[in-house]
Amino acid sequence: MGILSSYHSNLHPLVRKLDSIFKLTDDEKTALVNLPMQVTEVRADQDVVREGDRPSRSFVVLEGFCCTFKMTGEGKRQIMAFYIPGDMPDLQSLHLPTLDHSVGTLTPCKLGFVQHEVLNDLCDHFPRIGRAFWRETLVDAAIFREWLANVGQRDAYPRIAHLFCEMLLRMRAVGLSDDNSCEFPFTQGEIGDAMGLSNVHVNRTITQLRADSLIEIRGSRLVVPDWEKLKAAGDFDPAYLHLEDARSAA
Amino acid sequence: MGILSSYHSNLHPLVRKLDSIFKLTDDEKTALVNLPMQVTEVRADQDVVREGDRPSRSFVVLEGFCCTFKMTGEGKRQIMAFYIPGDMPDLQSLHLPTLDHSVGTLTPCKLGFVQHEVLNDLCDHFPRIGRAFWRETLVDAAIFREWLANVGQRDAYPRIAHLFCEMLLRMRAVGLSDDNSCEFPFTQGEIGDAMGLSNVHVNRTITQLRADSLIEIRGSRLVVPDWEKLKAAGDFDPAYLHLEDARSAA
DNA sequence: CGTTTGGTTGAAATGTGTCAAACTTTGTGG
DNA sequence: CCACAAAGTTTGACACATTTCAACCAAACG
Repeated sequence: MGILSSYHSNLHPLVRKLDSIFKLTDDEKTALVNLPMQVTEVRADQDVVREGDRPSRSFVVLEGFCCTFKMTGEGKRQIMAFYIPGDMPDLQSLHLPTLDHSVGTLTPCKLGFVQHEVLNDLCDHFPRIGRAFWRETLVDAAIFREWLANVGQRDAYPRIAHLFCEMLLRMRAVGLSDDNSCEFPFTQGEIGDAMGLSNVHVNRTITQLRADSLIEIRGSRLVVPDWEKLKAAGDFDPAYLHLEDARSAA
Repeated sequence: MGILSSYHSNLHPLVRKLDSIFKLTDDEKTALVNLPMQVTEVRADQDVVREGDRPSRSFVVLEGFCCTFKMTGEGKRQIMAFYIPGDMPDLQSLHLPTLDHSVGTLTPCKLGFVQHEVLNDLCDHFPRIGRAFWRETLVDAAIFREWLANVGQRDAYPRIAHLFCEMLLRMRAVGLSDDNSCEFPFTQGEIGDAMGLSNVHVNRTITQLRADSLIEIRGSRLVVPDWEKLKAAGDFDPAYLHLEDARSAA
């Protein structure tokens, strides 16, 4: 442990996130903690940025849950990803100026906005942080691939089980889970928009998952009483999250 | 035009690709053309790398068509992306050591393998090339997002129309299309595995698209007699390919 | 407490999958 | 260059996972 106490890395989701990938030096931590960041509170169900925007900054989710989505010409919504504290949903806009999707809040959120030029300077001065940012976008892409396989090939039951598996592991990876439970504040309609299913069928399927004792929903909390059973039901292999790779990479 | 003639950039798909994003300097072109690359011919339907591999090099598609795919526990195949000359299907392995998907050839291919350390040196010495590589992986991710929306929300008819639109534009972007036609060597089974549909239903849908004069298939060539009609049928907005962004970025 | 939002359930409609067979094209070796 | 095999395409009949529509219920909330 360096001169910066664990207090800081607990406080700052970005430090916590990157530190979980490789051991940050004190210089790197200082740079991250002192990053000029405009912190904003946003209500639930608000658009943060929209398809077609050309933002001059990206943001970190400090608290709460966001999603990226697109609307089709038919007016249907596809949620492409759920984002949790420590994630940067539009980091890509650093190199792809025009956004090809919208980002919205699903719960009340605290967001930290950072100017692109500040991020670019950070990448130049701290190449390992630059590579870590690149890596973040690569893990995002890996998750998109897995969702594509999930939506394209799996029936509703394993598809939704798979989502529960992913969310629990990702929450755990940033220290936001109990051993077998985590916050899960999404509505069944939102799950449906993410998984390519109607809210009605999501309901029937979750009812079945509950009846089979694979999950419990307590308020907005997901409880997984038997991880191995849920994992099997969801045909889930966590490799695509690259959590194991994390420490060996850098 | 610099000291290197257009002959070289036509010869080398990687130069052609990056040069289409931003004007390469002569130094950058020289570095790319002289990249130590092991060129290999591979037959159709061969695995190039497999899920779980930890490759020490990435490869460029020089000729032919590849795809990335995953197999589910049920033995179903999801094709996540089609790759055309100039693409680097496993560039991500530079920073995500363990592959979370396989890459296979769909036609006979000529592939150029480059050691990761060589690529890292290239990125260090030519930061613009480094950013261009990052950008490539971001466009890949953007395509995954669009496919997710396509598979998750659109019926078979617009879904397949959308795929035809994408392939024609991507082929055109690297100079591999006639004005309204391009090579399209995929079988209906492969299209089905990519779009989350059975080969039978792909067949019925393509039959319909042909009957509606939206496309023609001549051997392994796709012909699009009326681009606007196909685009409308596929609910297609090319923004996610970031072709317009290309020249303004860099 | 009434209002809103989200969850639950049933019945009917439908897009897509499965199975099976025939047909067509492509590639190949004699 | 033909003949055959292999691979891919096409078509029909039937099954079924999921959607849609509609109503009702439960919980959250100001």
